[in-house]
Amino acid sequence: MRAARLKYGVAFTPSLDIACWIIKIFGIVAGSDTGHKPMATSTHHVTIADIARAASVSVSTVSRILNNKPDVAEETRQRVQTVIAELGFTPHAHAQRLAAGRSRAIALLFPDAQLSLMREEFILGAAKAASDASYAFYLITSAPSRHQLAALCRSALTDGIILMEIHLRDWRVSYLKRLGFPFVMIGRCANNNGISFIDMDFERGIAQAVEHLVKLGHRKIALLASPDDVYERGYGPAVRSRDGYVQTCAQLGLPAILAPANDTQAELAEATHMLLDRHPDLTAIVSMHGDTTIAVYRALEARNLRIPEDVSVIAFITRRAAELFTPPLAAIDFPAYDFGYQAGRMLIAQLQGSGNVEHILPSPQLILRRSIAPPRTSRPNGSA
Amino acid sequence: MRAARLKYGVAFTPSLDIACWIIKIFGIVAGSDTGHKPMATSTHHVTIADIARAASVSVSTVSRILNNKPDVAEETRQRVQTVIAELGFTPHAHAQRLAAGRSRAIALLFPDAQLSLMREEFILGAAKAASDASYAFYLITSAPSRHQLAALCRSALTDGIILMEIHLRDWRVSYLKRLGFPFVMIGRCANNNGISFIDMDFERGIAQAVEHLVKLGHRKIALLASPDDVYERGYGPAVRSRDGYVQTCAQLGLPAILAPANDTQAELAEATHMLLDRHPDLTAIVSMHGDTTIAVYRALEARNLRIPEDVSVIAFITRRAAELFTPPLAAIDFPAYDFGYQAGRMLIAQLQGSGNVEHILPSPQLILRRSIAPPRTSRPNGSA
DNA sequence: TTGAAAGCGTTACCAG
DNA sequence: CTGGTAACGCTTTCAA
Repeated sequence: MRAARLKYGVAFTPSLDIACWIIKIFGIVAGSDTGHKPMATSTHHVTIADIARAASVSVSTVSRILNNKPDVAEETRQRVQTVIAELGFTPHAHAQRLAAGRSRAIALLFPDAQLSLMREEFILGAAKAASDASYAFYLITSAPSRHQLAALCRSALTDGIILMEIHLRDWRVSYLKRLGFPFVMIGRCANNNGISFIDMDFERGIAQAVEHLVKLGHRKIALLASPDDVYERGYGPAVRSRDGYVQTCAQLGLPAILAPANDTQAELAEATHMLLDRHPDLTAIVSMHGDTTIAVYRALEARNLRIPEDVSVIAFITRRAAELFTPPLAAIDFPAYDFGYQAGRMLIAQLQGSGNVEHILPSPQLILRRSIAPPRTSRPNGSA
Repeated sequence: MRAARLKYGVAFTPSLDIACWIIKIFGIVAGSDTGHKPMATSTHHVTIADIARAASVSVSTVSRILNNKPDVAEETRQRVQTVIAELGFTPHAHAQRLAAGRSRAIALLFPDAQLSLMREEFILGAAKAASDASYAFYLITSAPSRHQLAALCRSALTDGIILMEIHLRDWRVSYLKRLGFPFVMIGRCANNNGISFIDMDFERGIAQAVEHLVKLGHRKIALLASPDDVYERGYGPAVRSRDGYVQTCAQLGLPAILAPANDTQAELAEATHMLLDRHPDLTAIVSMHGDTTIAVYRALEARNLRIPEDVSVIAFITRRAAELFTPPLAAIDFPAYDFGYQAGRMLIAQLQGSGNVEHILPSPQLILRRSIAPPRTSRPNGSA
């Protein structure tokens, strides 16, 4: 039955970055075929004018009712509401937005479509916040060149923007601020005057992690950090966690052992090996990286080092991902969904005119899972 | 400095479903404060009329140029383009959409905001497809009641919809079809006449997995499936993988061992234990579930059964998630990002009038990772 | 090749 | 309390 309709056989499509697929395309001679009638694409959108006519009132009155304005006779309201329900009216989004001058939409600028199991939660959180407030939610994944950002603002597609992957000095931030276009950040700049944000407190998070490890008896604790160019660019999380680490080590009289790596499994594995070559007496690793930290597990396994008996590991990561690790990965918890939600909520509050600027910096939560333990006293150079 | 600006101290907010946070809110007296000038919210949107005036042509001409219509003198086009560049014009999205009658936007209806590490990839894929075609991308996470779906269609917010989590008989599908509103599916119904979809071939996927395990020597292979109510509702993936499994077992003369469980760690763990209680001679488990399959790992670990030496495990899962498992989880690969991308691409093609209906059912790919191996011949009741 | 003008479906102001 | 009517910024005939 289905086979009979095969029009042209087997085509080849280079799939994105994964395997190649066999694609069967079933052609349908337009309008012919079994099944449902050609279907007159339900063409006439029921408009406010239709309602007005049917209810024998003016369009202004209908509009007032739709917008819950006070000055309408209760009796009229009833009658019109009935008609609306009967005819099944929904305002035309674009007409409404054009006339009203507001979109009732927010957008999340998602830097790149690179998968991470982590930042995806930002999306769902922000989308939920939008839907809770009856706002539409745009996800924008194209690279935001200066020109495109300008176009986005001018297009009036959205009333406000959520920015993420913030750098200490971020051109997008300066630009939007100068323009007076509403936005909030997931992350923060060096100077956040007048801008709402929610951010992970990387300094304190790292400090807490290191302090906890020290309490367990560790003295040689390394940070899997970022390459120099990331610091030079002033990427907030990188700079702040490095600073927090260096400072905590200084305070506690520990050596600061930094290993640079980009957020890929290959680089993390290499960095881990280098770390262990240079510091065979290492007993703990703190990772700035999220689910990529699996590469650390693999590297340790390759060297026959056990987690946590030989080396403890802790990272910034979401709950969902941390629990897939074996042993489960201890974490400075990254509640990304909540971050997204709060960002959305703040932005909408701002759009609705609550003049308050919010700076949300939740205190980091350590989640102790089985990847950390006291160091083995029996190891060479182990802690006292 | 920052401390000096603290207005009201420490507030309490019940965060979504995670811990409670300390939220510091810095109030700002509106308009005062250091930093940037009050900023005259760049109020006047540069319109097509402005361009027309500046270039001494009519708005129609400008419009034609913007839409790349052929009938414009090259000299005029140049001049107007220059003015556009100088004045920094971007069309007002809503005005354009209202007048043109098309949104150049697609929407993904994402059933619920429940996290899964898996279906998130659909989002990014679809968003990428949209952005590649210069379409805007809406993510809609609110539950789509019949009423809301109708409203969405009527609102003209979007030109088309991507549906997911499809049931064999799906009211949303019938509704949209009847309405003639453009849509595509990630998943498929029992009858897909005239509707484009991309779907995982669950039957074949399961068949391949079982066949492979049999080739390795397994004879007792269980399927971690879904509870009865899921089948009763006709949830496609559940029904199809069960059918594929039962049929393959029948063909190969194997016993069909089904264990029902919803997609939660608790239920999967329980199901696994029950399975092993009843079938101590089990040597392999196929899981319909994605990253939740970690619960199977934990249950096996709790019983001191090793993967893959004692029990092999394979599941439908994305690459990214599978590799976080230890040992890495063998999979019927679920290229969710690609699915999302293809769905977006198909929908846009459909909107742009390529009359073709596409049915994409990629042949499933087995990815052999370390969670499967031949059964131990030494186990009691092991295969011959 | 160009311009004038009529919508697109709302909102919002201003009279009555 | 209600009804005209002018925007909102763009597209699209229809004439010139």
